[in-house]
Amino acid sequence: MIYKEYKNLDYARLADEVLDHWKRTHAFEQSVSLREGKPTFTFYEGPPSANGMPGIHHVMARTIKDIFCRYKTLQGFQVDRKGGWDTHGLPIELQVEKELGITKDDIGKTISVEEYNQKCRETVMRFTDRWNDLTEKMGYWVDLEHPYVTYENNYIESVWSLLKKLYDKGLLYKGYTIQPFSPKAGTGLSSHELNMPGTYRDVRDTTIVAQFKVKPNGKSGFLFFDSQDADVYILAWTTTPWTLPANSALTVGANIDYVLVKTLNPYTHRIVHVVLAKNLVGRWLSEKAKVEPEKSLAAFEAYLPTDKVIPWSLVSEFKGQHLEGIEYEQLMPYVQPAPSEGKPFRVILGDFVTTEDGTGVVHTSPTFGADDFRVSQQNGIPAIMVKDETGKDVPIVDRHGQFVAEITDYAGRYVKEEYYSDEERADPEFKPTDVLIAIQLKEENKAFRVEKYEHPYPHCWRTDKPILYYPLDSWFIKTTAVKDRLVELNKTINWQPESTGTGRFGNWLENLVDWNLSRSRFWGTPLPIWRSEPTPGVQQAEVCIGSVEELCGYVWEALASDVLTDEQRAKNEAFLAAHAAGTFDLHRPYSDEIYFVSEDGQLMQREPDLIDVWFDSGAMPYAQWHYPFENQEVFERSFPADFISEGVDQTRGWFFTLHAIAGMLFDSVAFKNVVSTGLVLDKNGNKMSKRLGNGIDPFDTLGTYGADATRWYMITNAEPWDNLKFNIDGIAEVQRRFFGTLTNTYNFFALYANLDGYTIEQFDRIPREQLPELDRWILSKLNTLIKEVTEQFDGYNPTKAGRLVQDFVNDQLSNWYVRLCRRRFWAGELSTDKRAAYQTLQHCLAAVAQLMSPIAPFYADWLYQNLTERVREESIAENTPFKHESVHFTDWATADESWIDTDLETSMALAQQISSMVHGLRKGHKLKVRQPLSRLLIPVLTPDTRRQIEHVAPIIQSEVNVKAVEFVDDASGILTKKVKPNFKALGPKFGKQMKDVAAAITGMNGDQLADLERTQQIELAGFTITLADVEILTEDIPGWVVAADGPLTVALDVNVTDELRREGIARDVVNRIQNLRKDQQFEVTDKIRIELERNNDLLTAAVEANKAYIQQEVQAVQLDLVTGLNGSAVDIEMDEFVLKVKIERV
RNA sequence: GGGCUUGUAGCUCAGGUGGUUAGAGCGCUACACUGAUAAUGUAGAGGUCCGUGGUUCGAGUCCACGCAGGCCCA
Repeated sequence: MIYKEYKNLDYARLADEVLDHWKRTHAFEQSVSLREGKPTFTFYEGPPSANGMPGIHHVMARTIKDIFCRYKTLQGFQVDRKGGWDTHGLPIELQVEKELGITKDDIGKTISVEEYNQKCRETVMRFTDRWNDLTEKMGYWVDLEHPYVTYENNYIESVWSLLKKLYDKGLLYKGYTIQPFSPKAGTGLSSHELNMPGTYRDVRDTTIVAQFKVKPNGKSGFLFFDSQDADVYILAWTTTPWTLPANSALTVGANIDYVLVKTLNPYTHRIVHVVLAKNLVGRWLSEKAKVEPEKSLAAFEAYLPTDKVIPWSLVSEFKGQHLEGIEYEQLMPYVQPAPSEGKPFRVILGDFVTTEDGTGVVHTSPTFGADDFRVSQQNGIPAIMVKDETGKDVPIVDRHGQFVAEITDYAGRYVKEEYYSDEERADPEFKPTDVLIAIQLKEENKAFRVEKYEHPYPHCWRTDKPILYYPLDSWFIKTTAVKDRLVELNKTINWQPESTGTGRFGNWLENLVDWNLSRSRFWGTPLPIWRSEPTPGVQQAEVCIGSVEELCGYVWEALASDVLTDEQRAKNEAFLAAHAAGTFDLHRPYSDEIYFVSEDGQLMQREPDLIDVWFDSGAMPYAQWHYPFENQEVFERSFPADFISEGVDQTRGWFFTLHAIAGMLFDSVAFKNVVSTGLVLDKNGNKMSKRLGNGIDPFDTLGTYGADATRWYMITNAEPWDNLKFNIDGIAEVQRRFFGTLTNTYNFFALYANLDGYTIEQFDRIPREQLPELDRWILSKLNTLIKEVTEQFDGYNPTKAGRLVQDFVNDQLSNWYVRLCRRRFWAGELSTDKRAAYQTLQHCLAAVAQLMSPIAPFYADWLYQNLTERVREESIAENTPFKHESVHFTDWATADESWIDTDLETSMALAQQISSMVHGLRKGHKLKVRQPLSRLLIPVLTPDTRRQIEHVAPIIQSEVNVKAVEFVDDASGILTKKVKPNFKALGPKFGKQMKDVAAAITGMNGDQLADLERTQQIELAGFTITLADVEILTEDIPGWVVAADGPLTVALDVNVTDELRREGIARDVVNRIQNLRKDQQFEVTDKIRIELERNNDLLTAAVEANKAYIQQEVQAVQLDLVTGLNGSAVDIEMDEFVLKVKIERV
C-alpha cells in the first residue's frame, strides 16, 4: 500500500501519534534550526503564572501565538520563542496565605519572611507540569526547556539594571499616592482589605456646600453678565469638610449642563450668583420658589429671614467645558502651594464627575482623593503641602489624623470625630472639626448649605475607626515625562484590531499618569534603592543599584567603614559568602539585610518596597536574556518583537509595560504587531468561572477531540478579538464537516491511487495545456486560495484564513472537483487523463496540508506525511519540496498567477449555479436525476456569458443529466425580457426624482426596451435613460419550465420521450445491480454475469437499447434476458415493475 | 460614572466605499444518491438586521440618543 487508508479516524489519537513523532525527531527544534541564518521573526511570550491550572482560554490565546510563529517559520524566518513564567505578585501571596491559614499580619511573627517567600517560590511553580503537558498536547511550539523565570537572580538583576537606567535618567522618583490609610493603626490598607465584609458602614457626616468665589476675568466674564454688583460663586459639595483647607481645584464634567442661579445665601441673606449642575438645582432649591429674573430683586426684598423657602431665578445655562480655566479665590487660605508647582484654584475637567448627588462640581484636593490626585496631576494642579522638620513636603493632616500647626485655627485637631476618645466626645462643649469648619464658613458667607448626610464609608478592619484617603510614600516612574513620545511610538504599531490601539490603548496613553511602582509586599522583585534616614540639616544619601556586582561593591565598602553594628556586619558578610557560593538570593528578607554606608558615613538601608509585578513582565525582552550582562547580540537581534498576542485585558498591563519600558529606555516600540484577543465565554455568553461551574477543562476537550479540531473551531468561529462563545458541539461540527470531508477526500485519493499503484509524479507533470478543464479550474482556485490565505495571515487575520481553506475544501475540492471527477478515477487504465486527475488532487491536498498547518498542526502534518512519505527519498535526492520530513519545515507556497484564470472560475461558478437551479426544477417536477432529459435552454444576453457557459456545458450536462445545453438569444424571438432600474447608476443622475424614474423604467414595454437597446438611450416621461441605467434580464420563456436567479434564467425541457424513458430505466437497472454487487461484497474489480427475467416490455426494451452501457457500468461480461429465472434470483422493487435478477461472479 | 467593544435566522457567523429580493454552516423538514457509504448531494421552511429618531430618492450599512451583554478603568 502506498497511501495509508483510514476508517473511523480518531483525531485525538492521530494528534498523540504525531506528537510522539515530533518528540522523537525534535521537530520543534528542527523547525528553528532549519532557518539558521535566515532573517529572524521575533515573538515574545507573555508569561503566564503557573500557580493555577490552565483553562480553555489559554488554549485560545496560545493558538493565536502559535499560528503566526508557524506561519512565519514556513515563510522562511527563524522564529525563536522562549517560554516564560510570571512568578511574583499578590495572587501567589494570597494563595500561600490561604493554604497556610495565615494573614499578612502573621508574616514576620508566626512565619518568617524567609519561610514565607520559600513557600511562595514552591507554590508558584506547582502546576508547571500540567502547563507543559497542555502546551504539548495543544501543539503550541515554544521553548519550554529554557524558559525565563521572573524570580531568578539573573532576571531580577536585569530588572534592576533597567530601574537604574530609569533612575539615572531622573525618571524614578519618590512621591506619594492616595491610598486608604488607617491613622489609628498607622498603616495603609490594600484594596482587598477594604473589600472585607463589614468595612463599609453607614455614617452621618456633616456635609457642606461651599461657595467658591469666582475671580472676574476674561474666562469667567460670561458669568458676570447679569450679576450687577453681586458676587459669583461656584458651589461644590463635600462629605469631608476637613479636606477644604487642602482644596486646590474644582472639577466639572465637560458635557454636563450647568446653570447660573441668582438667589440669597441662607445664612448671610446676601444676594449671590451661584453655579451648579442643572439637574441638581432641585436638590438645593425649591421649584416653588423659582421666580422670573426680572422679578427676582423684588422677591429678594420681600424675603424675610424667617421664611422657609428662598426665592431664586435662573440666569443662564452652559456646558461644563465653558467653565474650564475659570479662577477662584482660595476658600480657606491657611497654606499656599509653592508657585513653582503649577497654577492652583482653577476649574478643570474630569470624567468622574456625576450629577447623581451634590452640585455637579467636585471639590478637588490632590492630597486626599485618588481621583483628585489623578486629575490634578493631569492638569498641573499643585497640592497644598507643608514642610516637616526635615524639609520634606507633607500633607496638612499628619499620620495621626491631626491638622498640622500651619492650619492655625484647627492645629492639632483630629479631622474625624471618631479619633477622639469617648470621654472627649462626651463633653457637652465638644464639637467635631467638620462642624467647626461649617460654622466658620457660614459666618464668612462661604457656605451655601450645611446638612447632615448619611452615606456608607469605609472603616479599618483592625481599629473599627473610619479610614482616610491619604497620601502615602511611593516610588514612581515618570511616564508622564515621555508621554508624547509613547503616543508617537504607538502610532507605528500595527494593532489587531485597530480599535484597541487607537481607542483603548491610545486613550490610556493620552491620560497617562506616573507609574506607581511601589508595592508593600513580600514576594516580588525588591526595589534596588538604598537610602539613609532623613536627618535635619543633612543631605539624605540615596543610591540605586543596577547589578549584583555593584551591590557587592557597596557591601564591601560598608564593611570597610566602621559605621555598621556587629549584626549588620554579620549580615553583609553572610551575603558575600552566599554570593561567593552562588547560593545568594536577591529577594526579601536577604536584600533588606544588606547595609550600605554613604561617603559621609550615613547608614543606608533598602527602601522596603517591592516593585509592581507588571514591571517584571514588561522587562522580559531584556531580562529573558539576562541583558545587558549576557547575550547582547541575541537581544539586539530579537528587539523589538515582530509579534505579540495577549488578551485585551492586558492593554493596561503587559502591553503597556512593554511599551513604556521600551519607549523610555530604548526610544523604541517593544512590538511591531499585536493581536489582542477577546474572552472565552461559555456557550451562553457567560463568563467562565469556578463558581458557576461552567468552565471547560482543556485536557478533556483535547483528549476527546484532539488539538486540531479544537484549534480550528476556536479560530474559525469568531475573530480572535471578539469574545468566543465556546460550545463543545461546535468542535464536533468542525470535526465532522471540515476534517471529516478532508479525510474523506484523502481516503478517496488513497483508495484509487493504491489500486493503480500511483505514486506522486514529481518529475513528470502533465503540462497545463493538456489538463482537462476541471483540473485547470481547481488549480486556478487553489492558487487564488493560496494568494488570499497568504494575505489574511499577513494581515494577522487567522479567522479569515481558516474560513477560506475550509470553504475551498468543502465546496470546491470535495463537493465539486472530486464528485465530478469520480469517473476519471474508476476508469480502467492509468491513462493521461487519470494521471492528470491524480496529480491535480494530490497537488491540492498537499497544498491544503500546508495552508492549514499553522492552525491544525498535527492533522496537517499527518496529511502531508501520508501523501509524501513514499517520495521522500527521491525528493531528498532531487531536492524537491517534499524532501522535508514535516510540513512545518516546508517553504510556504507562493501563488502562481499564471495558473489563475478568473474567466474559468467565473464559468465554473455559472455551472455550479445553473446546476443548482436545474436540480431545483427537477425536484419541483419530481424528475429524479437518473432520468435523462433532452435539453436545457439558457437565454443569454451577451456573447460573453454564452461563451462562458458553453465552456462548461458538458459539466452541466453530466451533473444534471441532460443531453444538450442550448442557448437562446434575441434572434430566437422567444425571449421575454425584463428591465430593472440600476439604482447605483441612476442615483447620482436623478437623485430626488428617483421614484418617478424607477417607475418609468419598470413600466417600459417591449418596444421601448428594444429601442433602448438599439439606440443606447431613450426618452421616458421626460427623462433620458441610457443602457447603463438599467439592468436587462430574462425572466420567462413561454411554454418552458423555468427558474431564475438574479441575471440567470434556465429553462428545462421536461418532456420524457420513450427513448429517454428507456435510458432512465437502464440507469435504474445499473443502480440496482451495483447495489447487489455491493450487498454480495464483490470487489470493485470483479467481473460478473447477469440474468434478468424478461417480465416487462418496458424493461426488455430498455435493456436491449442500452445493453452495452449497462454491461460496461456494472462490469458484466454477459447480460441475458431470460424467462423462468431459477431460485437464487432476487426480486427488486422498481418504480413500475419488479426486477427479477441474478448475478454471479465470473 | 468613563473608555473600548458586541448586538443580523433557533444556534455560530458573513455582509469593501449606502442601491431596493440580507447570505452561509449547523439544527429542523422533505427528498435524492448508494463504487467517497458510520459518507454524500439537493431543496424547503425560518429574519421588527437590538430600539427610537435623523441624514438621504434610497439605511443592515452613515449620524445622534437609548437598551442589553462584555472587557478595562474609577
